[in-house]
Amino acid sequence: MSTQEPRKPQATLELVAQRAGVSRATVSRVVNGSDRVKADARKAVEQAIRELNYVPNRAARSLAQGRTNSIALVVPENTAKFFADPYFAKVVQGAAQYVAGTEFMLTLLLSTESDPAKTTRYLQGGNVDGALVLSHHAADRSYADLGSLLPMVYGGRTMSTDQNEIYVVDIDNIAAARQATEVIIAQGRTKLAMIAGPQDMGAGLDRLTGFQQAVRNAGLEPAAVEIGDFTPASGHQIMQRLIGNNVDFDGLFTASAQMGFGALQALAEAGIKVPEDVSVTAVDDDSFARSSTPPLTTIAQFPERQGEIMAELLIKRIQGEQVPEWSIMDTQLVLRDSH
Amino acid sequence: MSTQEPRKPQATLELVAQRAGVSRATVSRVVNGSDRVKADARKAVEQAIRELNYVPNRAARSLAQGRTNSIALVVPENTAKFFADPYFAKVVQGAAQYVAGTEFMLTLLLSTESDPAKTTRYLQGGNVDGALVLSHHAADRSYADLGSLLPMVYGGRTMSTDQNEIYVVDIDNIAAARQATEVIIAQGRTKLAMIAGPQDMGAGLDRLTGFQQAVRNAGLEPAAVEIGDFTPASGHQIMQRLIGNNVDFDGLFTASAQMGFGALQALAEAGIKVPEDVSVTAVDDDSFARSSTPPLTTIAQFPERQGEIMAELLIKRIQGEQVPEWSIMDTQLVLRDSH
DNA sequence: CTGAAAGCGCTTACAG
DNA sequence: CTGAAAGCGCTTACAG
Repeated sequence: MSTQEPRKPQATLELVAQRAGVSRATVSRVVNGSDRVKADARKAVEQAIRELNYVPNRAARSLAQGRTNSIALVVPENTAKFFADPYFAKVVQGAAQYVAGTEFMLTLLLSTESDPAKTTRYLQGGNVDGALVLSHHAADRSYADLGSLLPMVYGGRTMSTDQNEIYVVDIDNIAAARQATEVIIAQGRTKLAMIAGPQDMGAGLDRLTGFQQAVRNAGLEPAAVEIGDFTPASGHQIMQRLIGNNVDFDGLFTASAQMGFGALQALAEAGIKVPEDVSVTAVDDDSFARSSTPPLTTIAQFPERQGEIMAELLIKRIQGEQVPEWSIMDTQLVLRDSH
Repeated sequence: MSTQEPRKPQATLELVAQRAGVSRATVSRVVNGSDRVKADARKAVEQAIRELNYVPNRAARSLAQGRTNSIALVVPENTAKFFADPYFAKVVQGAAQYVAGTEFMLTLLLSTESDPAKTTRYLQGGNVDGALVLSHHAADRSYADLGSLLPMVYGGRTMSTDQNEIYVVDIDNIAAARQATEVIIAQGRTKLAMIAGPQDMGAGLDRLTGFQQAVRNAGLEPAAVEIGDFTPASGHQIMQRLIGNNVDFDGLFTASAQMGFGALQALAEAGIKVPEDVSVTAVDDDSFARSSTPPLTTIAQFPERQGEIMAELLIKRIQGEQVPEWSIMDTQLVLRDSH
């Protein structure tokens, strides 16, 4: 046990003003980079700030200015899932990097399922000037009404029926899925199965739609469609089930590389050869795509860039600029060994 | 392009007071759960809050109370490293879980190398009531003086020469390394190499010390000691170098499972059998330890629990409670196939 | 149990 | 270029 040392009081504007022999208004002007301050007053203030190690109190500043200079990145997933999915890491990285070059701070909010209302209150309580929302599930109504109170930008199309304008940065998931499926069809395969993503998310729905379009365009019917949750475990399990049920297929499209990774493992365990027996493609060009056996042919999206754009759009909106509601990013077909 | 819709103004205490027909003081009391409010006044206020969807402004509250009800978790690593290391994920998870059960919010701060001063200013600017600091490098002096301004709790011993009281949650790294090394020695191995961690961190230094102690206690001398950075890549590279230099060893202790994972790959590539030719152990019982070939015998620390304890101690300190400066957590030897 | 009033530490027209 | 003063939205003794 130790004794509680007294907390050193933080220097205030007032103290700086006294030491510099000017008014608080002048100190405030120096701190905020106004040019309407004479050189010697500025010098005195700057020295006083240094001597007192003064840092402006954010709460006071926020209250006076009506802005906080910080934005939130909300991930409505639990912590375990957040860390397991390389997609999140990349988006955070991109956003963090962009924000680092601005006057804003990025606050990462993992809204645990335990109390989503806490996050909503935080957002509504004037802690941030705007919010980035990732991985939005339709059932999650938490943010539906926030759009009218706070600028927001979504990563991935929301399924919200919200009346407000919704700003989204996304890829064309339908086209991406169509393209990945066509790679399989081009191999001459005719019995195509899909392991789809959650159907309460735009990305989950749209990738299924794209698969169906490609299959039908080729005059075929899907051999099987199963719904997973984007994780390797779900891909593995679903593939085991398909094999166990003797489903007949020679092509497989998975809505995420993570699920593809799991499915590939299950195929290998069953002695089914890829791509000889089954041609496989997926969406996401992440570490799972690269480290699977064989490496996956995928549609690359660029989540780091997505995070960057999201942050850029949000900050522009906060500053009153007009930005497009929809930003659709390009994707890229990456040919590896699984197709 | 879209038109900028007008932002709906957030309801204020004042508005709630008017609608409920009471003073602002009474509204404040209801919001803060004071019991000195008559039932009917309370009812009226609660209804007004509901109707106006009122959420207290945090900045104003912070300013008035002198506290923010939020704490920061600072990780002085870049985003890529943060996401690559399962240790961080677990600590965050533990801390987030503990904080979720309190009135506090957890803010995750990835202090990019780009501008560490920004983080310091944030911490000093009254944004949070306290800070958790992870993975502290000796060279990083950013937080040295913050301890007198803000309650802080470190994850892992700091090498700071700071005069303030320092609160740390850690394992006994020396004992852990000694124990892991003794497992190898018990196999009758006499030529022990170590891949150590960064020597500017407590965990890096102490695990090397423990290794040396165990080796000397057995009347031996280390066969080789190389310094890595805890990542799989560094373990892989160092092991390639040892093999390339024909270093003669029959035992290997790595300061992290990640480095052990990489070293095991390099050993396999060189056709060296584990544990037949080389007996290997490591610290950290994470996904790398479990998925390496063969699975690693390790000393498990419990980072999730560490995060929990860190958060608990910090919040207690904020609330003025006395807590011990040092919290040393137990570890556990996990026997797998590599020793 | 309740309200009037001061105060938290800033910013920002306004006047000079 | 500079300062006095009002105001941001809360909380909290103080008085009743």
